Amino acid sequence: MEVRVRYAPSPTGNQHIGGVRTALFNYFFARAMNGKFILRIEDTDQTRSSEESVKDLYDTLAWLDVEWDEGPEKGGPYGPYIQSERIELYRTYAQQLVDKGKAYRCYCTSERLDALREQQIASKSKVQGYDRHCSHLSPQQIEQYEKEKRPYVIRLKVPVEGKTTFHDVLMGDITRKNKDVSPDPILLKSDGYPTYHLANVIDDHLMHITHIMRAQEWIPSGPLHILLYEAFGWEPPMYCHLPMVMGKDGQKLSKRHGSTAVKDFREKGYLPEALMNYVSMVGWSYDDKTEFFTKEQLCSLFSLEKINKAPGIFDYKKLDWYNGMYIREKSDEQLAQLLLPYMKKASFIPEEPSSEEYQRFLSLIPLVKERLKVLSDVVEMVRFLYEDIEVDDATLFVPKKQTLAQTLEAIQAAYAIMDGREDEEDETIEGLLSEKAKEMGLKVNGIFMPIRVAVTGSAVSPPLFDSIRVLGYDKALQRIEKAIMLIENEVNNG
RNA sequence: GUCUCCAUCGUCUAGUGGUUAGGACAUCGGGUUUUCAUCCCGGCAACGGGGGUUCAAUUCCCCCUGGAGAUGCCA
Repeated sequence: MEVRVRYAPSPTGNQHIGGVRTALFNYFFARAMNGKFILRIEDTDQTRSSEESVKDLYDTLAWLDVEWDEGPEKGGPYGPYIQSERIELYRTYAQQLVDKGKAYRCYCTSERLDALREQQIASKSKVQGYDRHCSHLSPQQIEQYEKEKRPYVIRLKVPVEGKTTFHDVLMGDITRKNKDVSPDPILLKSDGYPTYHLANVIDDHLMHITHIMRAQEWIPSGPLHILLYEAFGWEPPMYCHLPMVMGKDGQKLSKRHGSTAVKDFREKGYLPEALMNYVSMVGWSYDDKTEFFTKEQLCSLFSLEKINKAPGIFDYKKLDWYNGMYIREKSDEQLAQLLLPYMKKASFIPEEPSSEEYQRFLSLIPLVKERLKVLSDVVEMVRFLYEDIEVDDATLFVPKKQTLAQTLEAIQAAYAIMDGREDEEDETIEGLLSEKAKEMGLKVNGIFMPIRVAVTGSAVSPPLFDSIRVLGYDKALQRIEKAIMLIENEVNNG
């Protein structure tokens, strides 16, 4: 039988790490099994669903280069794949359950339910949830309510006796006593929309889903879903509950742990292949040594057996490492293209760069490539090449174990050497500078550091002479001159 | 509170009824380097506790502990 899996997010916010991991595992599994990957949008929460969220979903999957075989925009034999377009279907099936005596209309108001819940909590009652009040309404009462056109919801009749078991590929059999299943969950809301449970079960059945791969937070509702399949008289699919992705503190990953929206990672300059690779490694592994996987490899190597059961903590540092590794694998041209948007956004490069501007930019790629963790790092790294630098504290020029006076001498000597040597080889100039340093009884750094700070504005920078060349030799000399004046001033005043 | 699930270095993980328990990130130290980074070398670091089963348990079983999730007209 053909494997059919789905990713079924609800568009109530931006795609986050956890969701994407679920999407990816489903996708990889489908590809590895030569099956179908289906996308379904579960927008049954009218108040929280939004168009932007749907757009973010599409953007995210496109960015990751994950294509669905059936779903919105693309269609398929079991559409529509957007739940808000299937409302009638859910109503019909819900009514079917009522007709079969498996479900019933409940006319309780939210006020009554709230009061009930409050009272249960206050009295520390062992009984949780709905009291099944409307399941034993008399026909007269029902008739009365209907006549009043009282709004109602449809609730599933959960058996009080017995227990329900479902099989999980990873976890094995999971059993829950029916009395512990949240009593009589709502299937159809008073606005006529289905709840997750109803729509999800109906669609998975109608779309011939074979394996439900979703996060472990759904385990508790597994038995409920089985009960629903039984009520309909349908065969439930296979289950595979994926370990959750946690934050540093072991709690469910959320905004307070840092960025969780894929969009944020994308904007900061994480590469899709790095994010995909890393995210795939939390909760799954191939062997004891392989850590780099292309999408294609994941699509062929992925297997359920290698999925871990324990939840995993999302490690931003390891993601950074992956990203740096992937950045360094790019060619200069590729990286330039990836970096360009950040350069433009910082106004370092115009929207329509001239050939010289582009060439100049291209020439600095080697200077930053092995220093970038995320693409956006480039902005601060090359700022000194595109904007005037501000150094107002003379002590910043002074290397460790060196005095201000020595530093002044050093940089003056450096200026003297560099002035007029624009056309000579960098190696030659560097040689002269280090000789000079030794002559003055300084470490080589004692002369290079002041130059570096003068030219780049920072003690940490890309390679010095490469930077000077990209900046322009003259301009570098001017900056050195300016630095000399600043240090002189400080020496005289201090 | 109740129910369910989970448990190897700080983190992600490999692994086995008998191993010096392996790798990676992080971290620490060293080397290369005019800074930073890259790169190379090395160190620290784990089977939660208690009972069983067994000649032998990190591995199998039970209990405890710890953690997580669920208990919504949200998904």
